[in-house]
Amino acid sequence: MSQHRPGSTSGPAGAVPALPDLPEATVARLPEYLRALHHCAETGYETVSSEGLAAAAGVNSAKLRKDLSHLGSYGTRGVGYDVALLIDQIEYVLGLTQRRAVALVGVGNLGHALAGYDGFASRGFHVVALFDADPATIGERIHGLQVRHIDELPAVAAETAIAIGVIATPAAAAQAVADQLVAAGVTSILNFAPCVLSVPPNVDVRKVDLAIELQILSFHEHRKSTLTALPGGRAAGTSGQEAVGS
Amino acid sequence: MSQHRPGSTSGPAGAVPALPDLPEATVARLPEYLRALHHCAETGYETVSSEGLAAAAGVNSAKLRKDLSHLGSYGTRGVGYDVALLIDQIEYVLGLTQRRAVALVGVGNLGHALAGYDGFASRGFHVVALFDADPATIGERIHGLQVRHIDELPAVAAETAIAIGVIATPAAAAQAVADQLVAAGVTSILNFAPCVLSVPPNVDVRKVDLAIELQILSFHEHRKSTLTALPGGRAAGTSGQEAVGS
DNA sequence: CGCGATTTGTGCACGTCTTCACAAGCGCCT
DNA sequence: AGGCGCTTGTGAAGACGTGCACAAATCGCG
Repeated sequence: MSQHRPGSTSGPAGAVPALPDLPEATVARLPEYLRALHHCAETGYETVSSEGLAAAAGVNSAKLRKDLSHLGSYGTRGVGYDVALLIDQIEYVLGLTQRRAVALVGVGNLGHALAGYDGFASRGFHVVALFDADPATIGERIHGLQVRHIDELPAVAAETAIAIGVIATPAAAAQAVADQLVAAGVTSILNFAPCVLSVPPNVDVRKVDLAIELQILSFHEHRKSTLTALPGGRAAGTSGQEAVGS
Repeated sequence: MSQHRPGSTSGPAGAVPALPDLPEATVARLPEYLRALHHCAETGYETVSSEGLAAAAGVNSAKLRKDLSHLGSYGTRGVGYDVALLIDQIEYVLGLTQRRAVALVGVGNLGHALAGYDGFASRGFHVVALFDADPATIGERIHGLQVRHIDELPAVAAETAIAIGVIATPAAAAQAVADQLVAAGVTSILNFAPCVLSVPPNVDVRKVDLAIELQILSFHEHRKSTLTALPGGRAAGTSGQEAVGS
């Protein structure tokens, strides 16, 4: 609570804001903690216990403590965690202190929605450009942004550093788009197309497939219906819901 | 190839289509295998090796074999897997042989897109009803479906068994909607709202938070930028991209 | 000033998932 | 018919993630 300098996690004197080597599972949960923390802050809390925060984030309190301990000691024994301090710390680790530019490729059904999705802007992401290959959509204005042809991507990337590329095209076009994004220097891609992308080792790809989620639910539904007996069968806990990233 | 009866996985004579106890990680990958298999079938392949299928699905071949072995022995040593047979088998296990009705709540930006998402229909899911609470949207016709008020949910559920409920509302409304879905008998929920839902133990909830995916990418981007040295640093493999469900 | 209530941080054990490596089985060719 | 190459299925080991349980630390109060 006394020293407020962020990033003094692993360095001996905290001089270098060296990022600790976080387990992937922890990274996937940090955004959830962050959301819960913001909720706490809006509700007026100044400190939260691991128990309280864990409940708000839908996880085990021990897991939450272990996750946060990887960032360093930002809690006070007997009191809890300083909400504002922890928000700063997590935002720093996640790299949210700098606003990141997002380019969205494919303004079909899904792309349209993503272009105007409030959740992006409110978390520090800024959609700076929309692209498509269909001439019919070029020039269309969506949520204040004009759709450009995909071939203009290098030009746009040259003047604005694109941190993340979002692919919302049909599967058939996704690989070509990914190649163009990589060529333009993009090293992080969020792929909504139902296909596997081949990218260089230094490029990170995360995939979101809405149909897959439904199929997983379908499996459990199928199981429930075939195992009509034993009502105490294993299922998701009261507040325990499987996160997407796990 | 001789016996085609699906579900003869664990029962002694295959009489009961008892579902094997699949590891959750395996279940999350089956849809991806299914998609790859459909792609193989369309390309004309009759059989695939684990190596080939693994490459198409973006996973390790050993992992794929172990996953499939949980379903039973549907491969032929020295040859590979019969594509059509494996498709049938996975679709059966995932419960995709029966068309499942999906109800979508919240026809805002995202809900609009989901209502018309082709990927749902092509995988055997059928959006049968749209709901919202905003009077301005009631009656609107989206992709051939009329938006009804959320209070009509019980009536709709009474005449059409809803297998899966999709929540695409703002976070503030999500819990109330979830309660209404549960009350209407829905036992599987796909939640796009950025919040934790409390549901009874027999209800499965899967959460998809688009902003979280961006934040995870942001973390890796942040790491890459701070660790500008050591170009051989750990990153995603050439075709190894972190699946969402993992 | 000391004590008890409270909460963090973490060592340890357990379960799950992944990966390697190889035996078993299958088809094809000679 | 026999052998050879190829591929599946699986045992075992290692890596990873989870949860318990408790020591260490801090605050408040008498």
